[in-house]
Amino acid sequence: MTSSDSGSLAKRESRNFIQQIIDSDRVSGRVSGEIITRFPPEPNGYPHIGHAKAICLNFSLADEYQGRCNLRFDDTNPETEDMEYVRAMKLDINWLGFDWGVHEYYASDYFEQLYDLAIRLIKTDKAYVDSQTGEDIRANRGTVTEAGTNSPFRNRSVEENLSLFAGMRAGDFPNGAHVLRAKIDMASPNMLMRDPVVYRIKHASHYRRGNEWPIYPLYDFAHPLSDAIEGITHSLCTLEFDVHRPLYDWLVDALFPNPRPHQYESARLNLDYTVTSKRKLLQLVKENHVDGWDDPRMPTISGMRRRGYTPESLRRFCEMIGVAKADNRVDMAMLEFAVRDDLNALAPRVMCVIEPLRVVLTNVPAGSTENLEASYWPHDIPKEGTRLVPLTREILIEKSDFMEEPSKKFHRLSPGAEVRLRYGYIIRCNEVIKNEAGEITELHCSLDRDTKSGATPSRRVKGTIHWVSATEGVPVEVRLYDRLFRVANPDDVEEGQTFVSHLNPDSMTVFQAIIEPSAASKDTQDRYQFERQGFFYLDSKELENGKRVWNRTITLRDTWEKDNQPVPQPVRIKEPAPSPPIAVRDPLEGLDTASFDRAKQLDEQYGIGLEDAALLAVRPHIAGFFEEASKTAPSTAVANWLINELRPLLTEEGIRVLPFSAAEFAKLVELHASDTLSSRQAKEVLIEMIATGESSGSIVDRLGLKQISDESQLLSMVQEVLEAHPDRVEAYKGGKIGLIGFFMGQVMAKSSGSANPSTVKSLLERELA
RNA sequence: UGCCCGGUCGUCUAAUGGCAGGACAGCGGCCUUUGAAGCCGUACGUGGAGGUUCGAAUCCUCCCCGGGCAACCA
Repeated sequence: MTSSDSGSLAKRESRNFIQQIIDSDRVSGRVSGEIITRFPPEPNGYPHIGHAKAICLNFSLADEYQGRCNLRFDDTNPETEDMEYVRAMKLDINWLGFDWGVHEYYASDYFEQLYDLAIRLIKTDKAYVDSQTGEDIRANRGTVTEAGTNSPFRNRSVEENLSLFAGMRAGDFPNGAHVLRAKIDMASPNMLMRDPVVYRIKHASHYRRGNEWPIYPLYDFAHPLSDAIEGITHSLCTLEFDVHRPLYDWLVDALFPNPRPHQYESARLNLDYTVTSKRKLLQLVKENHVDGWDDPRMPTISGMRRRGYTPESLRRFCEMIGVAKADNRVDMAMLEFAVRDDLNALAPRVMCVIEPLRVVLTNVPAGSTENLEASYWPHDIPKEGTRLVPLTREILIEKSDFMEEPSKKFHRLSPGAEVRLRYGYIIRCNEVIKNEAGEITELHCSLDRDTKSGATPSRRVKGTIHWVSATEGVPVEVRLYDRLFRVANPDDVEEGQTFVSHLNPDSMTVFQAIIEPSAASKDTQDRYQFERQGFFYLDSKELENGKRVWNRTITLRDTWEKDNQPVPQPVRIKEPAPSPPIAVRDPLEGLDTASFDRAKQLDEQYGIGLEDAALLAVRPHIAGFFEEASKTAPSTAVANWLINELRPLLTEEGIRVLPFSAAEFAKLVELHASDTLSSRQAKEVLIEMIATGESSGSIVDRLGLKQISDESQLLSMVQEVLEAHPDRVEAYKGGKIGLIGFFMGQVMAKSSGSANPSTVKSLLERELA
């Protein structure tokens, strides 16, 4: 699918964090079978560029690992969903070039299974029927800073819950009478875990299940369990769902512990000058700011298709922007590049004059027509094909290609100046004709017969312009599009305004243009480059009415225009790094009295500094561990190793129950302090000690670790490395001193990490001097 | 203000203790019968302050900044 040229593998392919997770899952054996992803839209709106990113991500990943990607409609809310959106979604995914095969699923098909799972939850006392009102539930949930309070119904018996839930399912109760809640923890710092509602009563007709179900599961219940039912291995979603992950895991642990899906979150796409919230897109459609979901200015997939973007360009764009966890706002230029790049090799060239100016070629006889052969493709595109372009006495050129008083770098027509007609001859402007109002109405030019296109160039002119015969050209409507919003981030609004106030009133302009005859008939291409104007695509909607209207997909890159009317680029000021008043912080600030005293004592007794002392003091057993180890090893080194090396290797649990004795730890520190082990080796040993509980001495023996400090031995390694990389030595001597790290790395690798780095470094510096 | 997640060229994204790399945008040049495309070159970055280390974007501490979370939506 996506072209991955195997030849470039040498250049170390970069992997995004999801790929890295999958890679390591396969190595570790967490996933032994197929990689199964899923794309899970709710059918309540038209898919947009943000969906395209998720579609490409999920399907490409499945492709890459030869697994599969399910299409699942998360249709658990009957009020907003519709078959129309299901159809749109499927169409757009296919159009993008992806295929889910037989794996088309609906959460609404799982209603029976999900209901049974809810019953299992009730039976294990992990869910209960709550009969509080919605307002009470909300009020009792607490706030972000205060814990919630338990529902008075939280302790209903399993039997009562079962019978109430059965009643809910049977339709015995009105909307809102009861809900089913997971019994988790009303005091959880994560609001989602405060007994989330998992089923609600909703007497509503579902677009697929009709009135079969009076109760519907909520996303937080349906989603993880649907993933589990389908055997999804990697469930990808956007960042805002990260707080849902504990709940996801809680439910899966309770009902599908193994094998089980895992959720991973990545940043959603934000694109300059567009909005992608469904609500806002819907508003644009409903308030007629645009011509429907597929208006060519819309960021919907259907809009982009109608505008003339290609599936390849969209996929390429998604590849370019990558996948990561940092919030982002992608520059339009990146999308535009992907589109132009694809279209350049795809669209045959023709000529079309959008704002015409009449030119009379005074030395061409009236009524004569010369058919010029013109290639559809520029010289650097290896495609063939030509058409005939009629040249007549009267032609039309673009208004903007003439300037009565040209600026210095204007390479086009002006009084007395010459320019080449594309595929034709060089002409000279002899006379400018104006009306009473002083407006230019036509130009009189003479044509130089000796300069026909393709002939040996007798002379050259700076400019080449497009043109169309005034008598043979065909009128046609073209629509030019600009960005829908005037500002990069339309969501960034002033008090009392909405994103709508940022709409660009000139986002579409319509022209009656004149196109060369070859592109005017019914049976021509639907996509062209109009030379020097941009790429155009036949509007599919108008075509249904038999009308040929050309949408400008995108302009050509135009360095001339940019030079001459600098469009102010979006100014995005980075936070003006508020130079912080260099506050000398008291490391003991905020400590309780006991820790405070302890920290002071540790610092005074061992001289390790207040900051480290405070770090140790807040955990009494760590402080004790430190003191114990300090008996047999230098206390500063013990503190450093404890804080900077040991702690990050341990889990919260591991820190509470340290995996070895203080004395053993001290031995290790001592091995390093005495130069027996390099720091790298000591870290290696530490990791082994945590993993196996083995003593440092036995690990050192087993792995045969010993630091090499012998100069002559190290010198020969250094020399070998330098000899092996003469180019880098050269570069180093040329000033790229960062390469010292490269050489160090080479020597360290050569010695399997046992070289004494200080010695190596001084040797390297000596040899490279 | 509680919890969670983030912060690398203008933008997007790599580098998982060892050369801060790529792409887009920019700038300069070459080429050109599209002021396109192509080719060559160039500038630009690790939020801040300390610490550990021979060596830190990466590990530790504190600070700063951004985002998310209190629907019976997804």
